[in-house]
Amino acid sequence: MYRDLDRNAPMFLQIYDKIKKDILCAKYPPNAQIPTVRQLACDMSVNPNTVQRALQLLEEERLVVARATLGRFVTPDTLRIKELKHQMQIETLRSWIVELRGLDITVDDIIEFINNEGGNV
Amino acid sequence: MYRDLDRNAPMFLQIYDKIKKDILCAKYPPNAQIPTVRQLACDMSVNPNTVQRALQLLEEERLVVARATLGRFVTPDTLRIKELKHQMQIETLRSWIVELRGLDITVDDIIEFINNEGGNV
DNA sequence: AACGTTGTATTATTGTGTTAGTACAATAAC
DNA sequence: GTTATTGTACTAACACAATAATACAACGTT
Repeated sequence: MYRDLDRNAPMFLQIYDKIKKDILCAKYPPNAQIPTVRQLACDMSVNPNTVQRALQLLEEERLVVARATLGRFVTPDTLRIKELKHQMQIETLRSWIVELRGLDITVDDIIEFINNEGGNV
Repeated sequence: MYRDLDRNAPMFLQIYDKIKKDILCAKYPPNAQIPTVRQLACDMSVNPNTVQRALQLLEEERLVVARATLGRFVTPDTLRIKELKHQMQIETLRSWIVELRGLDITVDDIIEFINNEGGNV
């Protein structure tokens, strides 16, 4: 069973999140074909219905388009990808700020941690 | 309805997480009394059963102790609190490293973001 | 024209989170 | 001793995530 960062969120959301990141960071470049529902389900040891649900979210977001019998493809709209990527980065940073305060983590802690354990970033 | 950072995780886990942070960062200091199950449930607009479940996790973790008719209290064990706080900070930072890579966020991005929008940290 | 692969839809079933409501045991306060 | 408040336990009911098993529509390939 595939498990993402947040092991408590519903699987279909974790999968949605994973594929979205793969698109935004060009692991699946614009116009690239995405593995079939059945293939992804197999890779992630998950039911095809669950993958389907995740992919529908990506379609509503206009990040992927489906063509019958051919499969799903990443949108050619590189501008939209760029926008969504930036937006996701901002939201992530914003949530980190909140959590950082709730846990008494300082900027220096972050930098030190990355230098010691984080490898090259 | 109370909602924490991760709006998809089960409520009882979000509540557990919230109270745990409040203890680790001394909003509830050692030996302090924690509001009653019913009070917390009311504050958070949530069922008492849900709060109860969260608090049981904290007891299993030996962060709080329950005394009948008196209520629940934060452990007097400041060392344990310190340890768990450090552990939670490390785990958080570790998860950030992973997410940071999956989203092409650099350390400079973080610092710049904090300076511009984050206020004093 | 037949076939195979794609996405899509449907139904039933299981597990679990959440609420609601009630009840009870323990015990400090009176 | 009585009372009130605490934690705790229990049941029923509902919602939703996830699985399983099909079935169908679309359409490129042959």
